[in-house]
Amino acid sequence: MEKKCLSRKEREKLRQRQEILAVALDLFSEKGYHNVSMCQIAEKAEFAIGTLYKFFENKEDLYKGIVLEQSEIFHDALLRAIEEPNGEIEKLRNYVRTKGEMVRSNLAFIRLYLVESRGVSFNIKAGLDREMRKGYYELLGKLALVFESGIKNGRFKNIAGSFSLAVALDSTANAFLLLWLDAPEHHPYPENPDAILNIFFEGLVPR
Amino acid sequence: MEKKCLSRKEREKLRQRQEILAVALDLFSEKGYHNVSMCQIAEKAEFAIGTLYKFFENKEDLYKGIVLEQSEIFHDALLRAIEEPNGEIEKLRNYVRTKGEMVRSNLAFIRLYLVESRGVSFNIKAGLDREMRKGYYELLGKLALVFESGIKNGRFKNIAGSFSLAVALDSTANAFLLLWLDAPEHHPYPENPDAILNIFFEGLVPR
Amino acid sequence: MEKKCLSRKEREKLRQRQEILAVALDLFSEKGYHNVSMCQIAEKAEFAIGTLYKFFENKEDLYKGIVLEQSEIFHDALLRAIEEPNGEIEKLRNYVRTKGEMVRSNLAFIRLYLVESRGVSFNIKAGLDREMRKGYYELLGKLALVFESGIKNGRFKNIAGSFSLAVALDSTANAFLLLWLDAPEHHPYPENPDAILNIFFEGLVPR
Amino acid sequence: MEKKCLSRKEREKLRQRQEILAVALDLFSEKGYHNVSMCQIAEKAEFAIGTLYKFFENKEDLYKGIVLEQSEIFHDALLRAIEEPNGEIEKLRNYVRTKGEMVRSNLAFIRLYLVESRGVSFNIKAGLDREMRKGYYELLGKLALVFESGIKNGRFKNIAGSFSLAVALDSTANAFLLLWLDAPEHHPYPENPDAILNIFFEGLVPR
DNA sequence: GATGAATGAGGTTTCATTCAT
DNA sequence: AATGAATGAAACCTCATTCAT
Repeated sequence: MEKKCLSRKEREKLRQRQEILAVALDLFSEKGYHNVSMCQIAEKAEFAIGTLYKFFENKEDLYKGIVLEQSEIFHDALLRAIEEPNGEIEKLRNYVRTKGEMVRSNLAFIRLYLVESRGVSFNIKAGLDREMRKGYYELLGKLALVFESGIKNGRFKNIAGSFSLAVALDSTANAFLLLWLDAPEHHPYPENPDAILNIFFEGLVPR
Repeated sequence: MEKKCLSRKEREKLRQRQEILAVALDLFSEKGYHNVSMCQIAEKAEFAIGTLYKFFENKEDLYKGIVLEQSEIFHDALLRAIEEPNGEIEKLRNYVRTKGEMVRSNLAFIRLYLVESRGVSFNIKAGLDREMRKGYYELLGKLALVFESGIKNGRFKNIAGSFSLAVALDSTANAFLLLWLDAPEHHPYPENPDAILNIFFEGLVPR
Repeated sequence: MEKKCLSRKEREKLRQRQEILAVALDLFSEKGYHNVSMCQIAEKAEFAIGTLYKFFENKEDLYKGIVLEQSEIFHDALLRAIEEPNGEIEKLRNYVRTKGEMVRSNLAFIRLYLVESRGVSFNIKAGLDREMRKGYYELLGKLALVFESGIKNGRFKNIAGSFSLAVALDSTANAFLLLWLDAPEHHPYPENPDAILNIFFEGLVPR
Repeated sequence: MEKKCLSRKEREKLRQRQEILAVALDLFSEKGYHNVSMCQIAEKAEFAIGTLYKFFENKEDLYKGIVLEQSEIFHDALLRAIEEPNGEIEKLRNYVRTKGEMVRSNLAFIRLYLVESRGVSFNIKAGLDREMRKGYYELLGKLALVFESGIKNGRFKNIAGSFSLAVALDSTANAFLLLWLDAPEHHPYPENPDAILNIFFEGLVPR
């Protein structure tokens, strides 16, 4: 009779789990893994400390819970962004636009993502990195396919390997997002994705 | 009377400071800020723990010491890279090449740099970020000037703001470096900077 | 109207109480008081944790429940062992034999018994010790009576106080049981009680 | 120039270690391993909690430190007791007497010893038991040799295996000590070891 | 000046017990 | 009556920092 056929209790538990994850995401994102204590999370989530340990085996487990859940959401949104539209250019446009939207609507997570999606986290004893980056490479792969198909059907020139193009586009979008994160009023993330895409579409060097 | 006119004692102290910084860089880079204790640093540097506190007020100060010193070196090298050659294209080429060299010759630091140069560090209670990023923005500014002058003198097309171009180039170079760091044999950083530059020089969309 | 006249509910409750005690005995004996949690007991007994607290005020109470119940069984068996047969020697023989049987058939409890029957338990905040040891001293007293009667009717020589003789016999039997517990194949508990009794019956020093 | 050629510092450290061990022995003996916190030990020893961890890796290590050190003292004293005198009977007499003295002069430890020398400790994750019991079995072995030599030269009758005799004597002495521990005024440990030895020397059964 | 022993606040985690359902 | 989710006190242990030598 319910949407997901979960008992009231199960739904309640899930809600609590989400509540903890949300609070922890906020705190981790603001202060970093090592500067947030389980006590602080418990307090802010208005649970007893012991209750946290009913949901997550330990602090690391809680952290992984956040990062994996959120990055899945993040990656999925981007994957859909390049699947839905027809036309390679429109796919890329959608990718850049969606990335901006995701970041803007999920500021807290994006900071963790940037730490974890690169090889620069020492917070967690490995394993997380691998799992998370696997998803990231998959995404890059899919993005590369867009370039590849664009090259094949003549819409794009073959100026570099498709994977390199994917890396260049993604990292450039990230860089603009970082600028925006740093000083939103000074470096607005372009509403119009073309501002970024044009850098790649038009050649710098005149011919 | 200035640069080299330090008493023997002063020179000795400076040498010791460098020794500590070097050891700490190694450890921080390998394990991360929170997983390295002052004791470990003291031990590996063969100083007494108290001695560390003669050179640095506290652990955070030591960390900042490393990051600021190293990022200055890093930025200076890149600044020189775009000052020395004549011709905008050669400057960009030199920038990308130098960045690759710096990373390859200073792997330990680069991991810290990547953490700190972005808004994603929680290791340190702010302040460091600002100081470090100031240098980074200066560098981006100088790089933008190269694009600007290139546009002015007709070598480049005005496809985007010069600062945006600087951001795009730098972040793309970084992204390739990250790939290389992650799996050197699978993603070699291009020996030839043109592999990266071409992405920007040649337009993706044929005309 | 007394012994067996319990309502179905009362009988059911008693059965549940026994079930809990049995499970707890197993766990305590295997891991020790402090390494067993109430949760583990509840889980293994297939009761809710709250139900345990319906039967026993707290963990300590549950532990006492086990020890008192089991040691009563233990003592009763030994008391019967020296009451049933005729003849002092046969009583002693039966005592040693029964002790061995009890231990072998109730390994789980014996470990707890050894802890608690001596002054060496810190598991429980006193009180248990007293109650348990009262039964032990009663047993020793009864055993002493066997020696006393044997001495009176000339079957035994008066080589030591009857209580001392009881202590010596009992502790020696215990010691052999401990050896057997430690390494059953290396130190088998003598099938024939005379192996132990002879030590006392025959004098070491020839005359 | 000093007795043991230890620097002042080393002597000081050793003294502190002993101080901690002594305090911990007292507490463990009174309340048991699990009912004593490192904080309590630190407080009673008048050290900071951190200092304890300079001397002992963890709580278990501290506990083992006590038990192993003390049981060595204990076993050594008993070994000397059966080595020094001439004549098997005198050796046994000395063994029983020394055991009484050791217990009386070291009440705190004896409670731990009784727990640990038997298979009944769950306090510590094994290993301790083994190491400690090894010493105990060695002692029993030496005691057995006394019986053996006594049997060989005709001083003792061959009424049981020498190891069994050792076990019987030792456990009987222990039992009397336990009685005394329990109620010193009611069960005085015999000043004269013969009170115990006679039980074995003279046969119970007249001939 | 250099040392490193001592400190103790603060971290993570467990678990006996309660009480609303 | 039975349940088991929630509690939070208290355990162990680490490590940045100080200060007497």
